[in-house]
Amino acid sequence: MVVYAGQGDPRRSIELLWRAGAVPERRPGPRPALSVDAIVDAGIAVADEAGMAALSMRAVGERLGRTAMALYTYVPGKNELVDLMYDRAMAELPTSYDLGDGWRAAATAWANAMWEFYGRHPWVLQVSQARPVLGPHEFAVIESLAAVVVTTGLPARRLRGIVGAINYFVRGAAQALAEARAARTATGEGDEEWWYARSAVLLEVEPDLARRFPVLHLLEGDREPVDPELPYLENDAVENFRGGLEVLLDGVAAAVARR
Amino acid sequence: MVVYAGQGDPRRSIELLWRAGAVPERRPGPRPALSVDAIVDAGIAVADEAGMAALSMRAVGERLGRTAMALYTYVPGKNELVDLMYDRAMAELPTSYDLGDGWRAAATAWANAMWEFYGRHPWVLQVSQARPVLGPHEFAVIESLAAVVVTTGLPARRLRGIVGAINYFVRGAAQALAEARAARTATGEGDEEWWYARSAVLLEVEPDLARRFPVLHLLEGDREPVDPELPYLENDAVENFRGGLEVLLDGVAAAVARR
DNA sequence: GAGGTTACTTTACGCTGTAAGGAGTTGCAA
DNA sequence: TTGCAACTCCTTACAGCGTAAAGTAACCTC
Repeated sequence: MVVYAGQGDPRRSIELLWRAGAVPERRPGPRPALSVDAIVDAGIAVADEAGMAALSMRAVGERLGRTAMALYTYVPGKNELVDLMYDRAMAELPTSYDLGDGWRAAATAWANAMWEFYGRHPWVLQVSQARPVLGPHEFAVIESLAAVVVTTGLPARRLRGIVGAINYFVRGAAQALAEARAARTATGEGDEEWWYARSAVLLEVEPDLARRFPVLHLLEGDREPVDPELPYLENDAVENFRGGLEVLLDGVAAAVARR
Repeated sequence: MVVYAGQGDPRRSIELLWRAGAVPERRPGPRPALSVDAIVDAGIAVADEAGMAALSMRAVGERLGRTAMALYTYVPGKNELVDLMYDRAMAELPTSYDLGDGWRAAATAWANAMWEFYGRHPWVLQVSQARPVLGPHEFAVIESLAAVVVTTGLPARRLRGIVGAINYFVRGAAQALAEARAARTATGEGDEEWWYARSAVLLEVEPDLARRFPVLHLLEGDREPVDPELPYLENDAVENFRGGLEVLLDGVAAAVARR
């Protein structure tokens, strides 16, 4: 299940996203016991602990000792809540990176920070990216990357492509890691058993796998664990992340050298 | 909403994925009027026409003149149906690319084919990628890319990163396009009005936007429409796709040159 | 023809997001 | 001080979801 965000009334959504923590002026009626912030925090807590599939208005309400409907006083609906959770989670990311060792080191630091962030909040990867970037922290995250790559001196057109490529790549690679971890915890089996079970069935159903997909078979070879502590699939994900990032940044370096 | 696939009984799922179109042996009981293939086709039709959110077992059943429960005779559940739809849709992609003009041209052709594919079936982008690759056509798609980049002669470790990076990037860029199109059709407004409405609210709520995010503001400049026929946001997505792909392939070229 | 197997239907359950309306609390104006 | 409007939060309700369970009718094999 992917949660499609950014659908509601845009004015209301944007105001909520950018006015977070604004002073609530005293108004008639009972004193509000909750707040948008508290609800967003509870939502993040639910998603962190039980995953995006477990995030329901009832679950969030229950965590706050309220009913689901109580949330609607603060938040227009679930889509908007997810938007707010998404943006708020990104608040924990750095807003700038040290450029002392050059753009490449800084870009790598950005990618690593994102990688670890997605590892802490894998539910973020289930918020559909097919939507506009709108929250302040989301802006800040992209700005922090843009501020790094702009020091290459490349023209704006190139830079937009580069920012997009790095962003998409890190997100995609992080999804592979999330899957590897989900496989481990969901099935209860150890990581390797799970993998072998899958591939065993695959080989049973299609014994000619290696012949049908020779290049993929070839690429399976030559593996060395990046970190022997990590289970097999996760090691894979880390290796692909690091390797892919190197290639990507090589491309940026090539563009810089050509300038 | 993102549909999380690949959760059910792995044996059953894999058999369905790889045994598609197998001869159904005659057995007691009424002659089956449906088939897995027919159900998957109906599912794809529903998703193509009305989007992933409209894909329900009842909707698919109705399209076939059956109830929702009739589908469960053929398919274990909705997750598995989505898996099958995902893999079947990919059957329409080429399984190999002409290497006559070198790996770079072929890799670009692969990316373009994927780009157009995602444009035809945007619901595919809502199938969570955080899951194992398992279907034959999904395999074939990755194999076709791997077969291209393997001709660079780079070692397997590098190649895995490259295949991942290209794949993630194209998918991410395609999501931006899907969002741009969804914005246009969902709101009913023309594309530009929609965009201006959003950014107007944004500027109203945060007038200092340009000062808070100076680099992003800077990057907004220097735009030339790739195709003046296309609406603003979609032009943007195309430009970022092409530009990002160039950078990525530059990185591959750099690795090749260094070899 | 009997019996077992299968395709498909109906019904039902628990879950979801959220609309509608009501109860009770509070600030402000008369 | 009283009334009213605004407000928070609750209960109830509804339509939709995936799918479990049980029933009916069609068909093959013996």
